[in-house]
Amino acid sequence: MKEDIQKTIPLPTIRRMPNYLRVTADFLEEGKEWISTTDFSEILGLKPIQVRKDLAFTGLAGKPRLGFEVSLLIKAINDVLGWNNRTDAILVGAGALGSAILGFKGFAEHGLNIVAAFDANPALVGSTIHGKTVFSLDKLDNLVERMGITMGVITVPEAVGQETADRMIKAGIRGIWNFSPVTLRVPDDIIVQREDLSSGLAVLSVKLSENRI
Amino acid sequence: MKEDIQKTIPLPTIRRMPNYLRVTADFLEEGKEWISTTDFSEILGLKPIQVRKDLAFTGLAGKPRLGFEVSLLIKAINDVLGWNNRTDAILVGAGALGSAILGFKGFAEHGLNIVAAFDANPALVGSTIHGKTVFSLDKLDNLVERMGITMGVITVPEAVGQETADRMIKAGIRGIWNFSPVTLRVPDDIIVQREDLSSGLAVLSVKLSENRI
DNA sequence: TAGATTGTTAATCGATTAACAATC
DNA sequence: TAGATTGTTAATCGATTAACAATC
Repeated sequence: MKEDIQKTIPLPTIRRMPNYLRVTADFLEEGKEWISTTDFSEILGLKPIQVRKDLAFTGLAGKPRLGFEVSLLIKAINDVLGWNNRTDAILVGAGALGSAILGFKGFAEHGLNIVAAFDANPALVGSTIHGKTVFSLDKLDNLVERMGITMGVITVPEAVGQETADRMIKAGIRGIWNFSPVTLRVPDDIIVQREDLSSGLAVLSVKLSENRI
Repeated sequence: MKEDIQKTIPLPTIRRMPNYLRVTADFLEEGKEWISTTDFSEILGLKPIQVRKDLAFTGLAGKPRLGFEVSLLIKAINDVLGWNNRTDAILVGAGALGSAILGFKGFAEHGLNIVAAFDANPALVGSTIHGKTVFSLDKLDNLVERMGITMGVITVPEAVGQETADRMIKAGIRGIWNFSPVTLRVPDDIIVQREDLSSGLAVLSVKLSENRI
């Protein structure tokens, strides 16, 4: 373990990476060759020192006076995030939120390739949402296994969140992007990322009520 | 300022509050009268000490051996979050994500009342999504002002995120729930809460690639 | 009473921020 | 060269965790 000193990236840094990526991609589109900490800090409203600390984790060296080379930085950030490799995924729960996620074009740029959707509702089975076919739930295991899929997106109602996760894991899914408001109980080697809209609303509500007084 | 010692609630604590609320509401439904730190820690996968620290911010006193009184705790958490008061809101961008948000019934329980939706697309104007009418954008200012609405939800594409925020603020909106992947530039007294799906995907991607090796 | 659980005070950990020398 | 910007080392800040006395 001694040589494993290349400290692991802090979670907040990981969360900010997509923002750096987006800004840098905008610079590329505008034909700019260099981007500096100052640029990022102005556009993203962050302290320059924080940007420098974050970008250090890409392993890239900047040039004093110029900053970072746009094309190299894009590559480096994508490498850090693993977004240069395609990850196949399935989605379970083709309701309103599921449909919205199936429709995001941005995910494809981040290497996320949702190959199919599943839903318990027979009325949805067989339909196509944003180009993805909706399958019956009992087709899940076979498809996941056959295609070696490792990531699953859960957009089902709270009541069936856990059983959906169980089913995914049994089929071979290793990482779960959970949009249902449940804390999933999973084995240690399964990664769960929960998106919690209520948390965001809570923060907004508290800040708004603090501010109003 | 000296007497303002009642320390402000840490952001991570605020984010966890809705989880405590949900679990407690489940207990109420099951007819249980008491809920303890141990209960929370098992269901939510948190350390007991963290739960105790968090619940302290409700100002409620627990009873040794029993824990907290379910009905009182629900009330207390809702008070902390300001969810006992109704907040009227509008939503701009009635696309896939906007529709999904209009459809969530959970928000109403959190005091969030989306009264109307707006969209630039004439094809959507006049339609009804989950019971909310979609108006043309030029109706926004008048409606917000007339109804004294303070919260706005932004579910428009990245390119028009900033101008949507500008328009909301000019009309009188004080708090913005921003689902578009832009860092909004707003005056100091405006609260912005950004939901960033890319950040979540980034965390999941990194963890998954670390794990796979 | 015995013991589970609370609440408080102190210790630890990790992220942010500051300071400053190095460099193109 | 002068000065903007990088990268590194140290200081600060805030949240989590630990320890333990208080209590029903």
